[in-house]
Amino acid sequence: MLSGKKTVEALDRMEVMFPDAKGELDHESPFQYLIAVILSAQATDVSVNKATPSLFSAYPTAETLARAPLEDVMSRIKTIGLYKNKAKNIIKTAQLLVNEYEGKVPETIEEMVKLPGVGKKTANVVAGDAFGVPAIAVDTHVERVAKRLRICKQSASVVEVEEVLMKKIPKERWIQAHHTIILFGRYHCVARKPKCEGCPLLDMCVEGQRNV
DNA sequence: ATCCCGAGGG
DNA sequence: CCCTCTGGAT
Repeated sequence: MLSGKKTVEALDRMEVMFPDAKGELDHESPFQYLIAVILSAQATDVSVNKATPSLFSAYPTAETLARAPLEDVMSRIKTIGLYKNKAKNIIKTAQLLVNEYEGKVPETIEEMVKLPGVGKKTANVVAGDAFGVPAIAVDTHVERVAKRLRICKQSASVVEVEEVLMKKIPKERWIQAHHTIILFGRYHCVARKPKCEGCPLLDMCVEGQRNV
């Protein structure tokens, strides 16, 4: 297993490759960011950014989305995938925000997880980016990279991956580390044909040395 | 463990 | 054609 020190070293090298990693979902408010992150489940950010201009021009706030017809919302996000569940969830979430939180996004992970369509990963992302709450959201990229680098066990659940990363990475780096690892996974350590040849992390990666 | 579910890449 | 994409609810 990769030690805490080595994990930080790996993170340092990723940051050299992706110096200003940040979220790539288009939005103009915490509310819109929350909706965009909900929509991004099992979808690329590119496909989400393609649909949200239409969605947010019609329904820019929680108050407007709370009153939106289901069919219309579905048609605007249909290209994203999983659109039936997502349409229902974002309308219900908007209604809950209006009824329980004065139309604003709650700032704690515990409150956000109560919203339909919002799990731990989504809550962590929004809390970190919108409100600066330290968190490491474990998505498909973070899980894949952590396991390839042997930062955690291959059998680790997403919750266990999160726990290990929080233990091995200093808290003040959690939010940035999340984005850095995402981009490293999305553009370099990709799922299908990872660019192991010439990878700056090759010397500390069992999986990579196996591939070269 | 299974389902949801369209678009893009290889 | 098959795999993957910033998962969540049942």
